[in-house]
Amino acid sequence: MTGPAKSVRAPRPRAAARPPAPAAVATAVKGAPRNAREARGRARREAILSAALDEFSARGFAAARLDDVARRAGIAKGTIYLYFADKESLFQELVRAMAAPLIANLEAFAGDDVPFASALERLVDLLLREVIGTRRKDVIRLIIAEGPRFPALAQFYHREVLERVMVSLRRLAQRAYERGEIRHRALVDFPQLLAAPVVVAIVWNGLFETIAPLDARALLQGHLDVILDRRSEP
Amino acid sequence: MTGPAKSVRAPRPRAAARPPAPAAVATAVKGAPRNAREARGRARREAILSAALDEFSARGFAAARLDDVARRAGIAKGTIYLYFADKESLFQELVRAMAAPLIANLEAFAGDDVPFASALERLVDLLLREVIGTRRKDVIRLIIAEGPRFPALAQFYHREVLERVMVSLRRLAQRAYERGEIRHRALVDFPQLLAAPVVVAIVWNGLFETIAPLDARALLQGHLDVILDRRSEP
Amino acid sequence: MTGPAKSVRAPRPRAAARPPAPAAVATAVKGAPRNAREARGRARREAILSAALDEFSARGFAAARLDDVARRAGIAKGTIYLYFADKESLFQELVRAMAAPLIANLEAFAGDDVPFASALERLVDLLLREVIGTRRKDVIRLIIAEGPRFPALAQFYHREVLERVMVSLRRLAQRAYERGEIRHRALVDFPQLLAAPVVVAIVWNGLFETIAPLDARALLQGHLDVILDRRSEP
Amino acid sequence: MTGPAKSVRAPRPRAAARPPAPAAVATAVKGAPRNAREARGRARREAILSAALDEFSARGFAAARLDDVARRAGIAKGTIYLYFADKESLFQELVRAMAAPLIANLEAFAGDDVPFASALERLVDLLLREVIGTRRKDVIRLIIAEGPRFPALAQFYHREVLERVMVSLRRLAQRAYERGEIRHRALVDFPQLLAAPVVVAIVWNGLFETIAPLDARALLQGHLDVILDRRSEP
DNA sequence: GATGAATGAGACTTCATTCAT
DNA sequence: GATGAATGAAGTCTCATTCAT
Repeated sequence: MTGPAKSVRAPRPRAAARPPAPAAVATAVKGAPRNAREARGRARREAILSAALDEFSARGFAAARLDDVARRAGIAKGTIYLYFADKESLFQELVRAMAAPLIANLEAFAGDDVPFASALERLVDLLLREVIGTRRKDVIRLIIAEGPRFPALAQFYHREVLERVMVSLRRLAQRAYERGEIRHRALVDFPQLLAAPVVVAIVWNGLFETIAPLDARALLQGHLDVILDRRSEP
Repeated sequence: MTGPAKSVRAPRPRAAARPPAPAAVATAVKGAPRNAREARGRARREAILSAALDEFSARGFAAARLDDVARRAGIAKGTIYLYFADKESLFQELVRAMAAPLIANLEAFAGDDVPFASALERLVDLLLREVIGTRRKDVIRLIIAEGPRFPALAQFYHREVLERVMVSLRRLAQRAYERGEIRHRALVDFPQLLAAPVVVAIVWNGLFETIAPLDARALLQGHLDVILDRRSEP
Repeated sequence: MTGPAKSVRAPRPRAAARPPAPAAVATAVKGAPRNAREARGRARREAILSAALDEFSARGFAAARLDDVARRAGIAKGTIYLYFADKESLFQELVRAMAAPLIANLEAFAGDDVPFASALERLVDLLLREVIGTRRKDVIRLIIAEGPRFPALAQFYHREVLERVMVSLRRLAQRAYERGEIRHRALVDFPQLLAAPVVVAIVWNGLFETIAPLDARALLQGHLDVILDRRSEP
Repeated sequence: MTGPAKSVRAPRPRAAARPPAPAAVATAVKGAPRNAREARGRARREAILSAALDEFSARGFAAARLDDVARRAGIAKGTIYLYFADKESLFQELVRAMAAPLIANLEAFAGDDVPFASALERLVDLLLREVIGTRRKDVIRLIIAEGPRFPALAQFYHREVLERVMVSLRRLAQRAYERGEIRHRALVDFPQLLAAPVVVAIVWNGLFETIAPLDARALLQGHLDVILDRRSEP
């Protein structure tokens, strides 16, 4: 009499439950009450996304239960459907929402004209602070784990995040090569080599954190030693 | 993800993956017939594992259906349970079975006394041929994706595979450092840095193979350029 | 007998039969709506228990299908699981629920100071009216049939029902013996002898009602003749 | 490609897997080898029935597994089908086989002309020795528990066993009444009253043997005290 | 005759999704 | 808007029965 469950395996496009962003501008129109309602709505949405990240990270997409997401967010199960069209939308919007603030800052770090070593040091800092040290690493884990089942999401992530990151890294490497700071073009052709240890750190600790944790900072510093061919103290 | 009911029965031991190996000697006694049955059993088991790898890779553990595994293996649903206790066991034994032949060869490659560059070249060849070019890469993807939900499996993989790989890589790097082939200890402290691009290649192509494939061979060669600080042609 | 699969999830507490009773007081606060929902819930629960009694009686625990229980209760299969953790819980709670109202009245009948014959006549009436004439006899049949597979249930029934019945019957017999209404202590030592024909009536009619029905009332009256050593009309 | 499972709930008549009894006469025809083969067959059949009684008693008809029956009988699962048409036939033949030797002796005990008290004492002895003290009590338990689902079996048991027992008990009671050994006709009208404590003992110990065992001998002796209105020692 | 691997219908349980309140 | 009871499709696992060896 009500309705059956949509299967995990036949993803169908759904109407986004809600316009991508309620636009802060509109809030001024009807003043406080409207504002309050919207603020409440945004907070709920955040709460759901946050809870969803926890649950999806802990169990994976298929095994995560919206019941648990709701409980963790402190709302009723049905409420999720006021904010997201379905489980899959929730997942995809989660990834997009976490990526959004990152995208804004992406092109920045390769812009200025500092020595390669300094740029890399700052990059490592940034990655440790903004990715590995935050829930963003969990999003990356999720994308790695679930991406193959969500081609649209993978494509989005590639286009909106990785492609831009690659462009910036490539520009960085290009300048370093031109200046003679590095002697090979490998990092220009494959900026992924610059980021590889970050992936390793995230994947490794996702699997082995409890049995053999990997010190991400030390790993990344070691990586810089290799790239910059720094001599170790004897 | 779902599963059958709590039974009234007293729990009894399950089809524990089958006795390790009925000893080739005994088979000679009664000859072919016994052998044939055993061979058939082994073949079935292989077929199930192969089908399972396909399905688990395509959908992930939770979303894969044993029905599909059976169909792909050309057997009936129930037959799976003659060879594996349940879905989880099938998954874990799949990973273990794929890891087994690898484990034997692991310590070999770091043994002899060749120049670092040659050793790395051979290592790259080995990885391309034996991992990235085979279904083993799919197993690694599976471990990365599902490992967090299967701590026992992650632990197994760490202990039986990665730990040994790390030891070998570390020995390699250690010798290279002592001979002055590299100037830094980073690769000794973090052999993961040597393997990082392999992880990246597997993860990247798992996600983006159709939209932006990454040439694993070129990537690994570039990585050697970086590590060995080779000069690029101008 | 069958049942779902061992899940990846961490096991979580189940729908533990529902909080004992939300306290009638609290319902007054928010009035009708809350009351209505609760009433509906209670009614559903009753309907499920009633349907379950029918199905378990007709087929036995193992062969009864929850599908049929649901259909008979006029609900969907899944709804059962909102009220009971699983098939076994449903069965056990069914027995407990049917026993509960009886337990309250159990100690009463042996309390007052009437002649043994009158007490027995009243007891016979009570048993015919409240047990043999109701579905309670079906519950007793179920316990006899399935009890050996549900030790916890058997224990519960012994402790909460039979033990109390036995105590009351023994007190009755004890008084009768002291007053000289009976000449032997057998009924004091084995109050089961007083109740034996009830068991026989239930078991007999459970098996042979259609081919050789046993008149329970006449049987019990005959039993009184024996116990009280009444002379038959010639 | 092979065959599905027959449901518990749509019992259909099957060809008896084998003529009721292999007739000892025929064995003489071909001499020893034939004899040996037949003996072996009979032994197998016995072993299966014995194992089946154990399993059916322990789990009930529906939950018992032929796999376990086979294992317990020391044979392969398929072998059961050489001796019995299906699970249901096995169950029914089990009950019939256990009843058979009893049936032969049933009319005997009421035949001779002894005092009622002596006849009852002998009857009690017989029941303790031949029923309660043997696996026959388990068969009775099985009939009580499963009979409602096997009308043909219930009918058989009523006709072949209980009806005859009732006739004999009634004759006994009739004579006792005529001789003035008892003053009431209740036992003539309801011979079940004579047997009631046996049923109680079997049912009670089936349920509560571990938590509150009932001394069957003492119970039956007490019953005689009641029936014969014997005075207890003060 | 005996075996036991294989089959596949069937039953329990889960959970995404809906909708009356 | 929010709730959470209800739905029912879907998936795992079991086991009676068959049949090639």
